[in-house]
Amino acid sequence: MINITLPDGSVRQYESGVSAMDIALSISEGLARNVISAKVDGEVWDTDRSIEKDSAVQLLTWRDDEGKNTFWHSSAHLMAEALQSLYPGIKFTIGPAIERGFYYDVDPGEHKISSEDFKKIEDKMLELARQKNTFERKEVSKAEALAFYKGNEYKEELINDLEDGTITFYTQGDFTDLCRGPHIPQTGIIKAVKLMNVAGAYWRGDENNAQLTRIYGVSFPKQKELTAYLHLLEEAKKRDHRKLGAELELFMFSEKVGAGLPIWLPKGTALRTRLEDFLKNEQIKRGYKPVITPHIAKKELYVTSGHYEKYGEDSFQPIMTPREGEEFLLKPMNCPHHCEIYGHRPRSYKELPLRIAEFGTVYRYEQSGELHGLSRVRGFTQDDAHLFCTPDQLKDEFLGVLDLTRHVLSKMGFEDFTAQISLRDPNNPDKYIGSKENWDNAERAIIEATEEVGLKTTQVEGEAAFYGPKLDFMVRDALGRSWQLGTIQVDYNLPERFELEYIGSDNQGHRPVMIHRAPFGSMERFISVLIEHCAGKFPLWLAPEQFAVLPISDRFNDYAKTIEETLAPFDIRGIIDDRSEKVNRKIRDAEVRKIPFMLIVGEKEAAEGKVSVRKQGEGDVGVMTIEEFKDYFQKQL
RNA sequence: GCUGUUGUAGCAUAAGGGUAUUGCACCUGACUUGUAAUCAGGAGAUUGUGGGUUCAAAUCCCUCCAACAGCUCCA
Repeated sequence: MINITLPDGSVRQYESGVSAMDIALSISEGLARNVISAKVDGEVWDTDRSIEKDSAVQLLTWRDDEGKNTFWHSSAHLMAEALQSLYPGIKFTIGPAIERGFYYDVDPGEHKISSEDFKKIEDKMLELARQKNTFERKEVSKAEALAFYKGNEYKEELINDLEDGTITFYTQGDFTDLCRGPHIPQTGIIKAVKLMNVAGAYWRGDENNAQLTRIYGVSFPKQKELTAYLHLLEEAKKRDHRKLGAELELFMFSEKVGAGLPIWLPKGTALRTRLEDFLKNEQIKRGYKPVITPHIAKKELYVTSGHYEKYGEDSFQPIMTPREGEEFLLKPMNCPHHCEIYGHRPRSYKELPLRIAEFGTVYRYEQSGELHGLSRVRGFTQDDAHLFCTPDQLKDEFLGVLDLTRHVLSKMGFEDFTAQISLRDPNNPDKYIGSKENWDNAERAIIEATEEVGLKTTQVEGEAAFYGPKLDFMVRDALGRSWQLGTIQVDYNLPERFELEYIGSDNQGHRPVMIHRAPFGSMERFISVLIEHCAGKFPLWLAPEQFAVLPISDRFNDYAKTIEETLAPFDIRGIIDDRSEKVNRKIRDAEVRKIPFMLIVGEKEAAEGKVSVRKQGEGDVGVMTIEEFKDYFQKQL
């Protein structure tokens, strides 16, 4: 008998050789139906694999990420099986599960696979799934494996990189694949499949290699889940900030101005300015000092900072002065300028922490294929600040930034956030600048600070920059998608390079620690997420146009004007739709433009000094005086 | 940057060798309107750019630019 420890800590005894499926069956039939794979001592296994010794076992279902992973990986095999029967001679390479579904890279030979073939492939997959084939695991020798894949240079290459004795094949139905596993109990649990798109991909991601056809798909254990997923995609498409940005006239791009250089239109500027002012005020309350620095700087600045050496070639190239031939660079970041501000006179420890803030516009040469709406651009404005402090102050500064970021994001309607903490790679200590003590201190400060404020975090070793550990905020939007926004980074490098110092109470010079931080990340990226999060229906305080006065006929245009003038001093902004149109029409247009309040005015309202209020998306909320509307409005801010 | 797809009026679309369709938006006129699109008329396009093939190119070929989907990259 062996002891099996379950996740709840309970220990059960089973015969040696028991499988995860046996364990599931011993618990409940429902669980057995839903189990996909199992984690055995930290490793994900097939459900029919024999467990020979005392182990910790976690049964994985569709609810677990690892369960989904197994499910999708098996789906990739199922797709391959379908492809094999539809396209004889097709060569398979790799077919992993991804965040949302799976793909398989194939060399289709003389066949051509396009999205028009999806239906056919999906049908075949479902047909094969209904056969409820099991996945048979088989250990093979390297020689056998190579013999099996004779003529498939991709698999041969993969096999040659593997160690003899560790190679396994999996077979379901007529399809056998080189695979580490694990797999689902049988294909029948795949109830719904949808191929998403085809794309070219190079063998091993190298453009010098052969181009393969990559087919992306998703699959689900229930048809209903597929339907829900497709709805989500549709909703995401509707909310696409590129589409809404154009429709709501927030921003534009111009081929003449250049790719990746967003142009903010009046309404987008109104929105963005509100956001910036809000954050600026919060920062001033928290002791930040706003500064303004130029958009270009001499190349030497970036030679000092080290950025030129690291990124110079991949940046916009220098701008030259006509006479002297001096070289200037468009600034790719604000920190070197802020280091100059810190260093322009001697600093006392009494001045620290010094928090220098700037909405600094920076320019980076992003690869053309990487540009995407507002989320990936070549010119953008960071809500940047650099905090210079003593090592002892690091944790308090972190707490302050965490508090600010959470405050700011929740004001925007983002309530669900987590953070990723990037730490050193313990196996590679030489990669990093700064003393071990400083790193230990900084990493501890980040971890403790996040624990103190109760922020959910994941820690990833080896993801830290060479100059310091960092924390990245992830927010979950209304559609459940995660976005990386703000960031906090500790930097030991720049203070060193700029030889920054402060005089301590011991009258000695000391090196300050620098923290880069940006709660939004960049205005562009943040606003792209915000647009999609709220589907263009911005929180009232941010809406570029908060109300539209809709006169019933042009006899009431003058009255409409007095409404606008009455509200303006209270910082309630809006427009008057004085076109010679029917109210129905004006309402529709205001609804489509997502204007939060419609104030309909006609004979009665004009006579009584009132407005008939309609709320966007909700409808009529009643008649009130202008004064009452003002209060009603302000209550909703 | 690489691979593929696409580029027709402000937006969305039709025409796949014979100088361009329709709807919305826009302008003009009529209507003076009560909670999601009033009616009629008008104007707007050297079909992304430059070149080539052809008697003739939105349409076929090439260059460049841009967008989209992947890949690669990201201070």
